[in-house]
This record gives sequence, C-alpha cells and structure tokens, in this order.
Amino acid sequence: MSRASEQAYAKIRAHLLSGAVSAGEQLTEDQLAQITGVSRTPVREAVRRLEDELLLVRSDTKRLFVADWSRDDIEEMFTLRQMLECHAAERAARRMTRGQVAEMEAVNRALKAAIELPEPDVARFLEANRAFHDAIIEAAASPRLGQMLARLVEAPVVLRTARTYSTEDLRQSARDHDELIAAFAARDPDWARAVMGSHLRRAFHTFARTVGPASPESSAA
Amino acid sequence: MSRASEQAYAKIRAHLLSGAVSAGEQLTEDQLAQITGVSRTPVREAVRRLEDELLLVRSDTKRLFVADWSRDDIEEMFTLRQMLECHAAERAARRMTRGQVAEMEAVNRALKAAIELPEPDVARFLEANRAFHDAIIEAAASPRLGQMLARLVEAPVVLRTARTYSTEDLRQSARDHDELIAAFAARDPDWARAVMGSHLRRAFHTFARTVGPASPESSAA
DNA sequence: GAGGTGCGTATTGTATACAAAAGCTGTCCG
DNA sequence: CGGACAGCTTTTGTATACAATACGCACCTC
Repeated sequence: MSRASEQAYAKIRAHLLSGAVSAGEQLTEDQLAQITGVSRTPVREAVRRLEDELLLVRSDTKRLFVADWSRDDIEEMFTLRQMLECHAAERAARRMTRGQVAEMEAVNRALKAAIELPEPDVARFLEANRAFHDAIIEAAASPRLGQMLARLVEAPVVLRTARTYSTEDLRQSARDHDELIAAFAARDPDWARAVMGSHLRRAFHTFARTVGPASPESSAA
Repeated sequence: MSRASEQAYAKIRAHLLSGAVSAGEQLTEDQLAQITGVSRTPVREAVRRLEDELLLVRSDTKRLFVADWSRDDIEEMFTLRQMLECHAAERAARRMTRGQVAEMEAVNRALKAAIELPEPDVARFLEANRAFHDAIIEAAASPRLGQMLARLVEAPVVLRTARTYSTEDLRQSARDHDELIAAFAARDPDWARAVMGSHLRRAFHTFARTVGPASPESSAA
C-alpha cells in the first residue's frame, strides 16, 4: 500500500487498539483524517481494510462505528484459525523442503532465546512466533488460505495487550514448535495437524482462563 | 455499497467474467472508469474488492492485471470451500430452528421445480442453490465464516459460464439438499457435515472432469 | 402530550485536479 | 554494440470541492 494510506491504516488501528475509543462509539472519516494527518481519500481506504478485519463496522446507513467483539466472536476466531491452520500444517508437512525446515529451526531457536532471559522478552517472542507461523503458511503454498489466516491472526492483537504470558506458557509453545518441526521433517501430515490442533486449542484455553467461562450458547459449538 | 461503486464492481466483474479480457492482461483505472461510466474514485473501491477476490492482481509496482487462475488455484478453492462449509453445516445443525428448516424445504422445492421442466432452468437452479447454501451459513451464525465463504463462492462464478450441467447432476444436488435438510431436522451435526462433504466433493469432480486431470503436485494435497 | 413533517446540519459518496511514482524510449558515452 | 541516464508519457496516489444522503431538532397538528 501507498504511504498515506498505509500510515492511516496503522494509525487508526493503533488508535483502536490503544483503548482510546470504546466499542460502539461512532467515528467519522473527517475525525480519522485529522488524527492521521492525511485526507479522507486514503482514510477511506484504510477504513475499508479495518471493516474487513471487523475492527470497524458500518450501520445499515453507512455510519461508522467501533466494533465490539463478544466473547463468542473471539472464540469463533480461535476455532476458525485452528481449522485453517491445521489444514495449513498438513499441507506444509507434504511440501516443506529441508531448507525450510532448517529455517524454522532457526526461528524457534530465536524464540527460545527470547524466553530464556532473566525476564522473557514477550515482544521478541511474539515476533518469532509470528515468523514461525508465517513460515508454515508459506510452505502450505495456498494463497487464499494465507489470506484468510492473515486476517484471523492480525485481529486478536487486541488481546495481546491485555494478556500476560507466564514463562511456562512460552516454554510450552516452544516445545510445540519443536514437535511441529519434527512432524515436518518426518513429512507426516497427520502428526503436524494434530500438534497444531493442540497448540492452538491450548492457546484458546489460556485466553479463556483470563476472561471467564463461555456462554452456554457458544459452548455448544 | 453506494450506487456508483456497486455498479462499477458489477460491471467490471461482468467484464472480467465475460472473457472480453484475457488472463494476464493489464488494465488501468482510467479504462475501467470509462467502461463503467463512473470516475476513478468508485472504480478504485471496486478494484479493491476484486483484488480481494483475486480476480485482479497488482504487480509489485501497483500495476493492475487480470488474474489467471491455474487449475491448482481452483482446486484449492474447492478444498477450502469444502472445509469451511462442512464446518458451517455442522454448526447449522446445532442451531437451526424449525422455521429455518421449513424455509430450506421451500427453497429446495423451488430448486427442484427449476429442474423438472421440459428444459431445466439453470439460472433459476443456481439462484435457488445459492439461497440454500446461504441459509446454511446464516444458520451457522458465524460472521467471519460467512465472510470467508462468500468470497470463495463468489469466485467460481467464472466456471459457471463454461460449465454445462446435466439434468442428472442437478437432480443429485437436489437429493443432497434433501438429505442435508433431514440432518438439520434431526439436529445431527456429523450427518450434516458428511453430506455436505460429499455434496461439495462431487461438485469438484464434476468440474474436474471438464478440465482434465490434476497436476501431480496438487493431487498430493 | 404524541406523533409526524420539514428544514438545517452532519456525514458519506463522487468527481476532478494535481502530485508522485513507474515505465518507456531515444541518445550519449564507454 | 551495450548500458546507463534523461526526459517524456502513462499510471497510480492524494487532496479538495461538491453532491447526495442520513440525522436530529424544532415546530406543527391532532
């Protein structure tokens, strides 16, 4: 994306995630143009993207509002991500080259290094974690799958701000990654899928612990 | 969407699917503005949507081209659609009300009526078919799932133009729908998922017959 | 006082002009 | 003869002005 439009996107997104605006609040394109310092044209483009990610929603009459995500929305996203990324892991296991496996090992070493410090560096952990999962999607060689996952993975950033990671949580992630790498090296799609499934499902429950139990409805899904 | 922008989207899309332009061909926003009769502003918005559906692609330097879909791309989309829509069927089976089931029965009656004519009315069949699948997504009550499926289902319209449906194909679809309705009425998620799986997978093979065998690579997936 | 109607204001949608970036071509220099 | 560079053309990106639509409030009627 171009400079102004990209900048508008980043600033609006940061603004939304910072908590400076609350769910359900109305926004106008003019406001956002002022905040971002560009004209409404690139703002409108950025807003489209954010609508697409469901961070913003429009009323039936085109007014713009900050989306409010229910606990069920978030569970839905975890479920979808799990479904898609398990599929990606399976495809990746069939396609991954030795070189790609080596790269993933390197990434996971960096990830572990970020944990094993006097105080874990969560930012670096998340960066490495993201690189790790991106590598899997890359190896899965499915553009649409990648596109869908990109949205789902981008969105939950909201949660990161609120969430605290225990060192043990981080270590368990690193171990999962090791096992995923083993599954890829063995070219075993079923193994890869299974590990990915438990990896992501655990992440969901770690999240769920911090926000309380599911509603009766959603747990039926 | 607004009038001009929506119109631009529809016209450009029709233009692309009509075969008037060939894969890989470059387009400019000005051209499209002329074709659609609106200014570049709404055209750009329409183009964004078409990029998102991967009907248009941009070069690394922002030039706009008609996407060319490989056989593997199409297979990928069928696979993803199957994965997502099986999930939708499962969720729908848990959530569907008696009223919704009744509506689906009505839609499928209309679908059958479109088949059982001296000459099947394929346009009406497709319309009813779409309504049927939309009802499932609606009942699944998962906005993001719906959004993802919308894109996948929109896209293969390309194929419809080329493809010919035998009356027996259409009847088999109607029978699948009947069985799906039965699964929903019985509130049996596993049944619903299984029927949806075979329904869509058969559709893929019907398509595959018309375009020749898969490449060795993709068949491994 | 309840409900509807009309008008001023706020907000989004579109067109157009201009700015920036990318591509192309011909020329000059090695 | 080949490659790099300059300047012109094409194309995309942004700003701004204007048009269309939606909203809210006051007023009017019953």
